[in-house]
Amino acid sequence: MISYYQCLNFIVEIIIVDTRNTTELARELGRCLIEMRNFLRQYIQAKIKEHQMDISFEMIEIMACLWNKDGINQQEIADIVIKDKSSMTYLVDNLVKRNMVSRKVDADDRRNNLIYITKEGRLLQKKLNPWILEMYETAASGIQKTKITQSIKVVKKMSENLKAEKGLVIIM
Amino acid sequence: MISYYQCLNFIVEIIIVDTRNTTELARELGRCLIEMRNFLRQYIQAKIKEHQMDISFEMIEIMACLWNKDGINQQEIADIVIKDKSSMTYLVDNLVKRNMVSRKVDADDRRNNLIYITKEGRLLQKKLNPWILEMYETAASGIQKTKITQSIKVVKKMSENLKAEKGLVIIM
DNA sequence: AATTATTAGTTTGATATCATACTATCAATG
DNA sequence: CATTGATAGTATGATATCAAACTAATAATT
Repeated sequence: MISYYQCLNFIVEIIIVDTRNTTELARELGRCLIEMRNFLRQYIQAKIKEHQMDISFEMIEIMACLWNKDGINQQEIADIVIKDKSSMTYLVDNLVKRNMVSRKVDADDRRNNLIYITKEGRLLQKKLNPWILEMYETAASGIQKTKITQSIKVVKKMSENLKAEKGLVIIM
Repeated sequence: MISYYQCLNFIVEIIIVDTRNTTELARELGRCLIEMRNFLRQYIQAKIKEHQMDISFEMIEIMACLWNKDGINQQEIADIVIKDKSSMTYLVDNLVKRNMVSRKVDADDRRNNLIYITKEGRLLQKKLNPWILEMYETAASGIQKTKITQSIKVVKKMSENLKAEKGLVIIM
């Protein structure tokens, strides 16, 4: 049960109104997003440098996909990390060179290159996972879960709005 | 005055709890950010292509800074668009080539290159501004102002958390 | 069964990004 | 006023990004 004061707190917070219009706010949110993304990248890159590891932030993004689900194809990875499939060719090439993953042609659909983590890739996971976790814990510290959830909803809604509009453009 | 039902609505929305932990939510927010950013870029790039204009999204970002405040130096622009200063050399070079801006050495501090919009740059502004506005209006449509404000707060807090941590790393 | 459309991946080329090292200028300190 | 430190910008090289054109394999349609 929520107390009267909690309720009041919520409402007060909601009532404090920004004088800028929605468009300006959307702009600022966009800018904040880039900034945060950069801090995330810098956070990991500092760790990479500190430990003198031969891997890039972008390659780690791909590894993180595979730690979650091994043996997916390049297009699936591209969709998750939101990059072009030709970037995948480039980055997976580099990961193969570093013995972090291996390409295997899918027997069921020979168009697919299934990407599997190697033993060395697993070692990397053991080393990196605590850092990534730590990074997100740092990022999220002192923020209520519900607020993050709300923010995700807002950003997703914006993406959907833009996606829908893009669809229209294609039709026209 | 907020009605009982409005109050209830706020609370209900806040109470719907995501089962994932904060860290996972922070991760998802990060991913959403990239996606939204990509849609913004694609939105503008579609317009550029449609009108066969010789300018990139990145250059437009810089122009948008100058439309807001003309005659700032390259470092100031870099801070606003959150890019390296060497990227500024590259992008401003390209804008100068296209006659959109001009570099002028600051008489008061000869280290500064002050960047001014040219007449052609003003024409571009007239053409592009409605699109950018339209884009953000599209993005923000159907979202309450207060929710965007809240999201900005969340993302800024995360950036601050990461910035503070980075500071520590430098000390150590 | 043949044709067409779709999908996964690669190649290539243009662009953008950033770290690093460098020059030039200004500021601060002794 | 000389030295040291900080700041703005540039040059360079390595990496990453994406669009477009392409090949190969599969799915859908006739």
